[in-house]
Amino acid sequence: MIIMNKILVVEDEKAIATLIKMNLIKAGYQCDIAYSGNEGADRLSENTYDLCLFDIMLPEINGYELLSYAKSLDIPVIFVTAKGETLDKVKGLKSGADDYITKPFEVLELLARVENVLKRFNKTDRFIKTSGLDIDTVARIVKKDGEILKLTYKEFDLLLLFARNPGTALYRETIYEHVWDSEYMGDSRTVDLHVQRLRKKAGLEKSIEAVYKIGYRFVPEDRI
Amino acid sequence: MIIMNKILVVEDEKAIATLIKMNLIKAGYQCDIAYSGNEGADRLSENTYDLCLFDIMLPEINGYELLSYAKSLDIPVIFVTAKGETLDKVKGLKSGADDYITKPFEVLELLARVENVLKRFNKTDRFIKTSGLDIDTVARIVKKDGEILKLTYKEFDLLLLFARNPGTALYRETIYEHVWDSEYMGDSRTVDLHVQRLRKKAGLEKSIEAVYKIGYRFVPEDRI
DNA sequence: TAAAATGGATACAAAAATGATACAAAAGAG
DNA sequence: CTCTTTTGTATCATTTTTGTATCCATTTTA
Repeated sequence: MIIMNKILVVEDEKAIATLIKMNLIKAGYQCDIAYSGNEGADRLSENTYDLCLFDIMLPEINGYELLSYAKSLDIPVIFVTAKGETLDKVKGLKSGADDYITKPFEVLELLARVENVLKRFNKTDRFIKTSGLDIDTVARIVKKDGEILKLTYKEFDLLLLFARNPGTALYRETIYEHVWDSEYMGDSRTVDLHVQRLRKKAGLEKSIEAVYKIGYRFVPEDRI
Repeated sequence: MIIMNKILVVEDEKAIATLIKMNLIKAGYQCDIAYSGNEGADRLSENTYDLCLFDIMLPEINGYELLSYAKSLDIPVIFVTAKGETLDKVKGLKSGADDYITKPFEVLELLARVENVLKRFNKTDRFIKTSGLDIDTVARIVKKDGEILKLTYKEFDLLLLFARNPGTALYRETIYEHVWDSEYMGDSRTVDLHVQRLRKKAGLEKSIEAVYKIGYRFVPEDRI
């Protein structure tokens, strides 16, 4: 099952947009183009992307506004700026972009940055970094400040479920069915107890919040 | 209440039923299984579903009969057919199914078809932007000016009802039955109180207006 | 314009849900 | 088989949510 990362490029200069798209596709990504801020916002609301590349100077909605929208969806953003726009560059990073690249750019540099940001946001599978934890999903090892945490089987699966669904309100039923792999019988406190244990062991007291009447939601500390 | 899309799977082969359910849950849907046509019909009458997946060859009541029942409830249907049943396939589509998929199938294909049909029937709307609010119906998070609002369970469901029915005068009775999921006993002020609380918390004093003797109407303030 | 009806505001109490703790059962290691 | 670790249940304390009662302001209607 091949999962390609999906990237949205918002850039009003067609030549550059096409150049970027071609190279991204060649490198194995899926890629959509939008030629204006408005179009970009539409795409964002219609699809799920793993990464966005935004020009700052855009017709209608500008790059900064798109940025905050993308961030609200928890999608990393790389700004693509024209050479002179140094002021914008600073502003861009300050305003929360995850990287930037100046036009004209080397294709290889672009790809390297793309790959880097995707990795940082663990949009690639094996390693997940979140809330101060380093999770190796294959080795089933979790590190905090370089120290290995002794998580039990269930605790690890639970953590993984949370890490892979940040920001989502997970129903007790959903949690139970994922981690225990069997049907949920309404009233048990089992899920709650395991959440409490995980919180304590992994120092996630603040990151895993209870959603009253529903279950729990994982909000990574690096992004509150 | 209105949260995740809810899907009913009617399939007598337990292994396949479980496989489908697991993958649907993983993809963020709620999912019930019925192992016979009769059971399927029961579920349909007891619950509200956004989509049905039916095997055609079922014990007791067959897929076609279920189909017409589901259609009478305005629920889209995808048929899951065994490979040989081409005749059935045609018959299935002609008889009004919204899509079909043949066993054995790729999980990704299944999910794509599910998503597609839900979209076609407007059953998906994870993100809603209205009156200066950003609602994430899956995470159950509401933001105003980037700040997360602390809404309770009922408040959130109430907001969702309003957001999905802008401009409509909603009867107290309707509101009660949607949000409380039980019958409305004439005189209570419960709905009013919750509307007041929601107005205050979400700054919707002007957007949610009382409709004398009827209930309330949500009139989004156009901005953003 | 005044009485009646209806919605808004506030306070408070009941109910429900989650956190914490202790302990028992089950599974695994030596 | 015994000891340790993991997992689950029961219980109590705390917090959050929800609903009722009450009083006040506003709108309708006669």
